[in-house]
Amino acid sequence: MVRKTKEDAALTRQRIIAAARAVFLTRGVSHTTLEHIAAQAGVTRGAVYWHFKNKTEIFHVMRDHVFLPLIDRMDDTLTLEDGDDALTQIEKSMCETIHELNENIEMRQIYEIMMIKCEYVGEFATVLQQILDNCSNITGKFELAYARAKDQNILSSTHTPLALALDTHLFFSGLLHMWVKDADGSRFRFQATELIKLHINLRRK
Amino acid sequence: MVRKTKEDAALTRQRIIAAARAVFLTRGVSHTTLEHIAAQAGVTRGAVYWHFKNKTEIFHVMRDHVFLPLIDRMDDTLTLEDGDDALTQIEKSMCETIHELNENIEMRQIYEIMMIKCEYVGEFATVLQQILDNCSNITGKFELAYARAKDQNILSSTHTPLALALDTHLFFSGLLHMWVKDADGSRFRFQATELIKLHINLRRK
DNA sequence: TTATATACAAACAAGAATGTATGTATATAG
DNA sequence: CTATATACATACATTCTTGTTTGTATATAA
Repeated sequence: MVRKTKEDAALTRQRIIAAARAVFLTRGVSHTTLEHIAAQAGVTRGAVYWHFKNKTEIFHVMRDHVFLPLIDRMDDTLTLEDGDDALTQIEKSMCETIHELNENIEMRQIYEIMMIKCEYVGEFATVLQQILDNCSNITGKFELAYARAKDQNILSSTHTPLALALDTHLFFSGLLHMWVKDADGSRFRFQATELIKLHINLRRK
Repeated sequence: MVRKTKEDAALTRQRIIAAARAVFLTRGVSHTTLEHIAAQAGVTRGAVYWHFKNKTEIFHVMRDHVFLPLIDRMDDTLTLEDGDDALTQIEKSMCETIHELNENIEMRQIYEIMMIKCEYVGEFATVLQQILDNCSNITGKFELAYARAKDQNILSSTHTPLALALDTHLFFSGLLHMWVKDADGSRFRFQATELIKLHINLRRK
């Protein structure tokens, strides 16, 4: 039996991506073979090569599928006009990401793959640039939010919004890295939200 | 000509390690072949296999050679009894690490390899545990320093030393990651020291 | 209904990479 | 001075991995 229907094919494609995620996680991207992925997906390499050019393409599709929406959501939380004050918005944007990592296995695994199961070399060097660009974007949003906080007169410190934004961004980067590395959850995961609130409280008047 | 003197052999060994570092940096650990390393060192795989069991061993030796001393030095700065107040000690310990990264090419490259050119899978999973342990250690030292700062009455916030220590550690982790990723230096490297001072000033009364 | 493009499986060819085994010239110990 | 261990280079066998090619049953378009 071959030549499935279009829906079947789309499903196969999805299963290959999911299989890749599982194998990347346990073996690392570099040591993952297309044969590994195919076997995990219950197909042969023929199917994999039909749907994707190579391993790199699978990686990028897998990443974009989950990552791009996340960035958008963080943006939204930071810029949306609801009742919260600016500091609360910053706090929420970070807490939401952590919450997402806790609830969404797919996202958690992709984060883990990207942080400690992938080597940013050759074709993957561009991904690094994307990460840096995204960081600049987030920092920019933080800065705007801190500027609003300053206007709202809820800041305890006299530092510039940019300075505060950079510090917050570095804190959050560190938190995400540690969150991922702390697989058993005993060090950071269980108190991630509290650490965020603490970080924000440090700046609240 | 074979069978060099003992000094020659030790030199060969060192050159293999240096070669591995260079190749790891450009190709990533996984995609690095012992042939690559040997060629870069100007020897054959025979020499490599004589000095080391395999690629993993080279990696560990390379890492320990530079990494363990760094950890000790950071410890020292944080616990040493000189004239500085506790907050200045924390600041200095971080600035010194950054300074070391700026000046010491070897260390900078190894940091880069460990952060974005290595997959923590299989045999390398233990390294991840070591990193976590080291983080706990650093956080502990920060906590003690913040406790001293509290005694010295130079803290602006009323948070616990542990909370402050965790926040600082996450900040520093994020900074190191960004420092490494920011290869052209336009985003973080040029202002790393200022970011550290800013972070500390946030807590100084 | 038939022709064709689709969605794979299976087979093939070629190159890497690893580990080991063997060879060998020479420091060095005795 | 000689025997041996050392410090490699070279050769070999084996296993992976990749990319491509070929085969084929069947949706689907016409």
